[in-house]
Amino acid sequence: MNSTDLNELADLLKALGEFNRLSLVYELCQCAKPQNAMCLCECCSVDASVVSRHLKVLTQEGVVKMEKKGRERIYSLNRTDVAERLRALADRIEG
Amino acid sequence: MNSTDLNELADLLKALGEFNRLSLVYELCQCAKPQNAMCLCECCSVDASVVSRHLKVLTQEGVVKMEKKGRERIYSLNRTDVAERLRALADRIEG
DNA sequence: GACTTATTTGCGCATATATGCAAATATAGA
DNA sequence: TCTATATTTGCATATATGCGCAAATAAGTC
Repeated sequence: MNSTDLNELADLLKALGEFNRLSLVYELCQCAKPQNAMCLCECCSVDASVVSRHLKVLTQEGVVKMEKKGRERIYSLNRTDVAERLRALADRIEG
Repeated sequence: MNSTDLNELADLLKALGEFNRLSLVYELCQCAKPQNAMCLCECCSVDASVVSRHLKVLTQEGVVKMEKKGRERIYSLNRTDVAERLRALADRIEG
């Protein structure tokens, strides 16, 4: 694995490795339907602006995808994609 | 999943989500035998003290285990343990 | 004991990151 | 157009983190 790939993987893990962001991911795990940011706000007790920024990080790292719907932004997990990347690391570590 | 478990998982991901620490993990992946810290130093171009601290973090998070051997510290991956934790997250995300 | 090697720890520093608040932007609806 | 709601952005701030260097500690060897 080259340095760039390693860096991207580290960025993914870093994105997931923050309590409130991981809380958002778990919240989205339990949602059958995509959720808007205000709804997601409720799972972590921080300002809406903070949630907005966390969701931006998760989007940039490909953890979630976002769709505009009127004045709302609807978020959902990139389930298989993230799961695959984590399993690839697990496989590598298990050797 | 309760708040404590979520916190522990976040800490694991945070430990893995730093470039030099992830480099150390990948280096250990490729080693059939456990390695001492000085040997691991070579894979990331930072001071020995920095590697020492990174290995301490990885040890605390259960990613690696350490054995004293004379004046050396021998490190090896907790392969199955880490792999299991990552797969559990992957499973949860995939839903 | 003196010396060498391996590792850790204290310290200072620079940068990154998480946060809240207020203001700005966007859009739906009256 | 005016208003309400959803979200983002600018700013300030506090804290965390990664780093190097030098000194301290630990343990093997002469």
